[in-house]
Amino acid sequence: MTQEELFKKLVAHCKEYGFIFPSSEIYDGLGAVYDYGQNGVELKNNIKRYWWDSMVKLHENIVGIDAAIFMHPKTWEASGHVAAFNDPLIDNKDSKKRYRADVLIEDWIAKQDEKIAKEVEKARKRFGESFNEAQYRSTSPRVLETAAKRDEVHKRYADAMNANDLTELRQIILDCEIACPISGTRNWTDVRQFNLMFSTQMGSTAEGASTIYLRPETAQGIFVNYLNVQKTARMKIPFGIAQIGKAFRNEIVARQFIFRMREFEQMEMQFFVQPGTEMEWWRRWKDIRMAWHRALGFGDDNYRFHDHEKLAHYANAATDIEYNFPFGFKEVEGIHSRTDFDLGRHQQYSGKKIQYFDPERGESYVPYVVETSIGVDRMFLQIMSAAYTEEKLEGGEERVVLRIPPQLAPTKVAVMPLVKKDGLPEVAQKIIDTLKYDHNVAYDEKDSIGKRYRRQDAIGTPFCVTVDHQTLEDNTVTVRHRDTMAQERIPIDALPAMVDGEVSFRKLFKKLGL
RNA sequence: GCGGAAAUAGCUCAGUUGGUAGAGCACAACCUUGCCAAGGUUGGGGUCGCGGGUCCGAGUCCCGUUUUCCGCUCCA
Repeated sequence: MTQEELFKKLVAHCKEYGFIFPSSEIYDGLGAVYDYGQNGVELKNNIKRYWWDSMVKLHENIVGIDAAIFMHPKTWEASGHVAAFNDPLIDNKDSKKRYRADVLIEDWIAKQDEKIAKEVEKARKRFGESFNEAQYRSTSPRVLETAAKRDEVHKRYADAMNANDLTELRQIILDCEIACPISGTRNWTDVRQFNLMFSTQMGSTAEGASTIYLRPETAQGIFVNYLNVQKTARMKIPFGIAQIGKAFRNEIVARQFIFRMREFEQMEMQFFVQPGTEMEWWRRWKDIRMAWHRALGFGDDNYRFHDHEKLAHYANAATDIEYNFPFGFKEVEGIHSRTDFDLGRHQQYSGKKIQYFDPERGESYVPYVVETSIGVDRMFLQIMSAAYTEEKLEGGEERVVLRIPPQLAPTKVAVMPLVKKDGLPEVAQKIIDTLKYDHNVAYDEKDSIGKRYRRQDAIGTPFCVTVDHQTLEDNTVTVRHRDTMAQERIPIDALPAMVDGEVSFRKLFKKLGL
C-alpha cells in the first residue's frame, strides 16, 4: 500500500468512525472547513489537556488566558499582518504559473541595479579605481537611461503599492516587458488581491460599522494582554503566557484534509525573557517541546527539527518540529524567537509603555519573546496518522486498530456482557457506574464479542472489560488489551486503579521531568 | 486560482447500444450462538452531487455548477 492510499484510508476512517466530518456536508460541504465528531472532539480535548497541563499546570511561571477572537483593527497593523497578508498576485496564462506582482517588479528593479553595477564595474576597470558611480552615470547615456527608467518604475511601483492600485501594478509589468521565466511570454491575467485575513463588520448600522478581522493567529491576544497579566499575576521575567484558541486564514489553496484549514486551532505559549538571553531560551524550549512530542511513543525518528533559513519579519531564530506524515515531513509545531518586535510595535502603535522593570539589571526594557506554537488540528492529524494501523493476524485475518496513547484515547474502557442475558448486562452497568465519573466509558452488547472488540480497536479504546458467567461467581472480569489483544482476569475492585494507572498523564509528565 | 480525474444507500461498489435503481457490508427489531469481524427472519434507507439541455423516455449523451482527490501555485 502506498502512502497516498494509506492517507485516503485514514481520511475515510476518520469519517466512518466519527472523528472528522466535512463541514455542512448536506450542502456539499464548505471548502477546507471540517467538523469534529463524537470521537474526534474527545481526542482533541485530550490533546489540549496534555498540552495545557504540561505548560500551565506544571510550570509555576506560566499562566493561561483566553482572549477574544475579535481584536482592535490596529492590532493587525502593529503586528504587520495588514501589510504581510495582502499579496497582489498575477498569473501567466501560458505557463499557468502564479507570481506575486510586487515580487516580479522588485526582481526587475534588482536586475536594472545589476546592469548598472556591471557597466560601472567595466568603467572602473577602464578608468581606474578613482572612478566613481556618480561620475560614470553623468557621462554614460546608456546607464543614465537605465537608471532613469529604474527610478521611474520604482516610484510608480511605490505609489501603486501605497494606493493599492492593482491596475497600475499590471501596467508596470507590461511596460517593463516582464516575461514569465517559465513560458517566456507576457500573456498576463489581471492582478488580484488575496487578503489572507477574514473580515467582518462590527456595529449594526452601515454608517457606524467598522471593519474588523478574525484573528489570523492567537499570539497577538497574548501580546496585547502582556501588561494586564504581568501586573495582576505579579509575574517576574522569565515567564510565559499560554493560550488555546481558534484562528482564521483565508488560504488560497487549503488542502491535505485538516492539515491546512481556513478555521483552525492553535496552542501557543509566549515566553518573555531578558534581551540577550533569547537564544538560550529558544534552544531550551526546542528541547522541551521535542521531548513532549516524543513522549507519546510514536518513534523518535519520525520527528525532526527544520531550522528556518529565511526568517519572518519578526524573528531572529526559528525552527519547526516536523513529523513524518504519509505525505512527507511537515510542520506540527513552530518554536520562534520573536525578539521584541511584537511588544515593541504595540508600544509604538498604542502609545502605551510596554516595559518590564528588571530588579536584577536595575533597568527597564521591552522583553524579548520566545514562542512555541502548535496547530491542534495538525497534532490531531499527526496522532491519527501515527496511530492508524492495519494488522495481519494469525489465520490471515486483518484488523484495523488505532494505537492512540491511552491517555489521549477518546474512550478509555468498553464494558460488555458476554451475552445479554443471565444478569450479565446489569453487572456490566454496575461496573460502568464505578468508572464513569473519572473516565469515558462505553457499553456494547450487540453482535459477537470478537466483533465488539474490533469496533473498539477501530476507535482506539485501550481496554475492553468483559463480564461472563464466572463474574457472577467470583467478581472477576477479563480485561482485553487493544495493542496485544492479550486477556487477563482481574477482580472488579482492581479495575479503577488499573485503568487510572494507564490512562492518567502522570507517568508521561514524570518522564518529562515535570 | 489553473489543468486532470471523480461523484449512484452510512461504507465499498455494480448498473449492458438511453427504457422508472441493485449487491455486499453497515443500521433497527426479534430469535440463535457465546472470548477475537461474516447465523436466521423481518424492516428502514437513494428525486443516482446540483441546475439546465437533447429525447417519447436520461444514472447513462451534451453544457454549466459545486465538492473532493492529484499536479501546479501560495503558505505567519
